[in-house]
Amino acid sequence: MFLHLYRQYKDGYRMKEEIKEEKNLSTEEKFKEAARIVFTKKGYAATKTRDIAEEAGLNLALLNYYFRSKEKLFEIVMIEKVKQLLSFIAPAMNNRETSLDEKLNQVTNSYIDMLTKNPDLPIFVLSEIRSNPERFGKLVQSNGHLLKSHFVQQLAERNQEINPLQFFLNFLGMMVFPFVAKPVFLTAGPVSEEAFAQIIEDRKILIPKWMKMMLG
Amino acid sequence: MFLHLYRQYKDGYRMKEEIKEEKNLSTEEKFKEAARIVFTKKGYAATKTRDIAEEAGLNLALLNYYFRSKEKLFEIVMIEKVKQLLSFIAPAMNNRETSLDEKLNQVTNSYIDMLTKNPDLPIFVLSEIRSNPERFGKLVQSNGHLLKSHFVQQLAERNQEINPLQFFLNFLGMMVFPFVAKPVFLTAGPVSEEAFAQIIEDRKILIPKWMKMMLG
DNA sequence: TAAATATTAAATCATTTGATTAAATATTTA
DNA sequence: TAAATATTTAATCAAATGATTTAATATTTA
Repeated sequence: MFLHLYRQYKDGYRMKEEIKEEKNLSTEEKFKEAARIVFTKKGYAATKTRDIAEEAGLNLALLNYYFRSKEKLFEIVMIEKVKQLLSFIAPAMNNRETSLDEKLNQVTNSYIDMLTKNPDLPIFVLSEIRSNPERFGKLVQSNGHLLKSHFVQQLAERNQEINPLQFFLNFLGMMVFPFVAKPVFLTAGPVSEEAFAQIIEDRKILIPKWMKMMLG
Repeated sequence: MFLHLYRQYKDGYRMKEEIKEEKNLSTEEKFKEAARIVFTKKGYAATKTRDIAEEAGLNLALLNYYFRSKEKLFEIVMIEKVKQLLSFIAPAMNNRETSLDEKLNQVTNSYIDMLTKNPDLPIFVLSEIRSNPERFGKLVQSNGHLLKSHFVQQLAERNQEINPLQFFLNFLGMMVFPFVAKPVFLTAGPVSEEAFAQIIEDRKILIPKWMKMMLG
């Protein structure tokens, strides 16, 4: 039972896995990828393990054989997703080689690119945290270091009056909010998928401009 | 069966209901209020009808007797919530008596007040729409009229260069995003409930200021 | 090739959950 | 007060769903 758990200790297995990954994906990774897709789209509660197995093209028994439970698999995916959403920015924000303006340009560009590839990511993470905050006490690393980043130092030098948290809320909100609100605009509003894509593309230039305006 | 459905046609009932509402709430309203609370906090899929009945202090059989199904009750609540989130702004935006700056001040104040009283509202509506967009084709009224509001006319007069949709995304995002991101800041970040409340309070003044800066 | 491991298929379990029913009791109405 | 209506209680249903088991088959490893 749970033979796959030994793989990390047995050379033969590891080799096999590496070979597999060159061609297609390992079974474990197939499940994870399927879980990312289904969990992200429907949320934890609305996701059926059978959906994940089907999406993976594998069998339900094997999912439990590999991950023990829906909950365990979910946590694996969730840790990844939280990291992707929150930790993505930190390195650029702490780059001591770039100016404040350069940071704004770079972060906006790369973060919006990431969100364009993962449009459901923010609403997924945020709504799962809301519907079950306890679970994330352990999962989520303290994010306070952003408020001590090189970026914040530069911000203080540029304009003493600005509360860094307020600035972050604006900066993140400008990037993230359109993706969170996207379903509303597409369902209820007069905005097409293409128009939305253009709006987002334009914001790569506009957001840094606006943020600089707010710096006074 | 479903005797309560006749109430709208029978005078005796209507009278009884009015009397009840003076004292406490009608049974139907107790269920709705409980449903608002539980659905908003946990989302549709994670909500059990038994939770709603318990929250209402009433019994499960009666819930189905009144609303037929979980789905029906949910739709009733959801229509309210969507309206609250989206239609709240429209009147102020179409007020022909106020200037652009006055509109920004007023809307920011009243909308943030509403969100403070309903902090889970945005994430609830947005995540439900995402996880089941089909359902909202019928529910959500076309929201395009905001883009033809008096506000947008004034915007065009003030600054031709600004895309109204981009401006709305910023304006709404600045107000809504902090509430959407709140669980993250409280769970992962170094922000207390009180600090968050102060941040929000400050934004009532700050957001109009920032929006005006962006007007150039 | 033989042994070890991985995967499938199918049946089954136990629990949860939305929904229903029937009978008893409480409350309101006329 | 008698009839109509509302609510509770408790049992039950049927379907969905997470999880497990077992036996058969496929694949990999040594």
